[in-house]
Amino acid sequence: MSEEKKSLNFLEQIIEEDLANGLPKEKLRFRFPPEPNGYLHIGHAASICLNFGLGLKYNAPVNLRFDDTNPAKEEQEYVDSIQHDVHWLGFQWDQVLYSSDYFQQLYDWTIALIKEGKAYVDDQSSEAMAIQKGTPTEPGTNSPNRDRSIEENLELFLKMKNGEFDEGSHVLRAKIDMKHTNMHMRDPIMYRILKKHHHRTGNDWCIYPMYDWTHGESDYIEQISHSICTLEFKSHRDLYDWYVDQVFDETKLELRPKQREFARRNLSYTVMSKRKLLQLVEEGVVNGWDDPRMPTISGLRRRGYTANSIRTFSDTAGISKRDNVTDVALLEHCIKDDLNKTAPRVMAVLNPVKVVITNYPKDKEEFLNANYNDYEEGFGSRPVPFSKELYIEKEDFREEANKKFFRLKLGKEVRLKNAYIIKAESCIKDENGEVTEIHCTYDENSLSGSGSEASKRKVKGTLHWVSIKHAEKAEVRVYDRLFTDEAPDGHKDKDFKEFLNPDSLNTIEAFVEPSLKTAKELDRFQFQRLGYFCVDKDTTSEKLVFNRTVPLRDSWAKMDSK
RNA sequence: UGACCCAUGGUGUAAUGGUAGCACUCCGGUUUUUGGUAUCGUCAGUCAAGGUUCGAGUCCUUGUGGGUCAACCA
Repeated sequence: MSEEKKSLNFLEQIIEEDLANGLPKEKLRFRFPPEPNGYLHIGHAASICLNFGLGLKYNAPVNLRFDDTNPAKEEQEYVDSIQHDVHWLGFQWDQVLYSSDYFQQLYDWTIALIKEGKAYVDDQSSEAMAIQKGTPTEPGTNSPNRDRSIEENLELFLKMKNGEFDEGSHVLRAKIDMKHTNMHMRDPIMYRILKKHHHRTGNDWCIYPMYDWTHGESDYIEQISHSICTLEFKSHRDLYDWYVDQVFDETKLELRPKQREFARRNLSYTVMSKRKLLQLVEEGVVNGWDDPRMPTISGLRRRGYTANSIRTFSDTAGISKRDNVTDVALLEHCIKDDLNKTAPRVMAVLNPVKVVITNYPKDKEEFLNANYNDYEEGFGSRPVPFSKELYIEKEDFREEANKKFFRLKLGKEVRLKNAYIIKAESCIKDENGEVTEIHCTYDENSLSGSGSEASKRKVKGTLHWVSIKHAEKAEVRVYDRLFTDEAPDGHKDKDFKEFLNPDSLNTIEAFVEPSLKTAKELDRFQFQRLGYFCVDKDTTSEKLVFNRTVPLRDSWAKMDSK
């Protein structure tokens, strides 16, 4: 077997290099470390696919670790949704862990640090400390509390821990270098007082460790070999390393975790920051985190995206260190490609106009056999009812049209998919000139698949349809892009909401073939000639609701608009 | 007037000093009982200037452009 040689991304290259330099393969371990303060989005999917993908590739464990050091923002609801989303994406973690699992260990290490004179309690206001911190171009100055005695620091920190101080009154700082060119090294805060209930540790603690003090140590405890995060943490790396240095014990555990950074994945025509997504939810611009227009995992799932398509998208888009805006067309391509292979084809009419087949017996009805997929095995078939009165799409009929129009026009023939060839004879219009009824005749020997000479006749154009008498009514939610601009948050002087697309949701009453009556939530279909649709969770036994996942490519619409 | 990171077709990525490739998008042909799919094809790229080298997208220098860093957020 010749295996195609696949090029490695820069992180895989780093791993290969580490392996070549003697890192045993069994030591490889990764983690996905979300803060449970919101819902996961397609950008997180990139990180999930990357970390879990590395786990699969190197047969290494991957932990799901909740970075829960700020009880003010975190909730169990988010923990649950994140676990659900990671699972749904198809990945299996080694362990579910929480940074809060390490609060005691972190505290013990902190005491040791204080005893070494490497940390001190500061009781200045945050404003005073901000001034002393300097700026990126100017060095900072030392805090007047920087040289407190070890005894005093120990005593004050204990009081912090015991709740004897108010929130905001004291912090513990690492004693590093106030003149460091990296702002993060200017005596960063390790602990702050937060008298808040934590979703896991309850009221056990009133001091909480900061991200930097927690993250590298958590990686060290879990023996994560490669701690992969996004680019904005690059400047935290010095601090990450400094903190790991404080506790790293070569004699016990040889593995020293390393942080490496990649560029977050951006998508055109949407926004990705949690803050902005939250704003859309809170202001009612969308209907919740799982609104099918949202770039959240839950939104994409409800929209009809498959886990497979999202994984393919992440793989295809790749990773690097450059800022990027990936064309949403790539995501759409991935779902169309997946659904093309997997979705059964059915018929639904979104904008109906009535067709009467004048030479078809009045009370006759036939159940025609229709394949769920004409070109692939294994999809099976179902009966589709046919009768004298049908619906077709309004835009599939014109009284007159040029020969580029392959659809129904007066005096011309067209095939009804899975049924007969019909010919338009006349039409009835209302007072506005709008066509309300099309009268056709049918060729009774032309039934699809009957094998007759007439059935083999070539007619240009095949239309989908439903029998009026048998059709099910359904609500169809037709989605368009949420924003009209490629990079809605890329304009310095304009708010991203100025670019909201007023037509991002169009709800219509449609008619679908009766076989769809029993469809269940998340069942996915191709509505022939229209697009891919899935059953929404709002569906009840009385009412079917579909979401349009993505339309089919429509080269006629392109041609027609020219 | 700082430190650090980044720069390849319209977009996203590959080429690890040796033929600039792949995918998406766009455009066109063929096939088609979905104007879908499939299939074939076209257009299109190494930020700039120097340097090293037989040879530079890749290494060096200097520019230019973009990004990140001054939360008791992560």
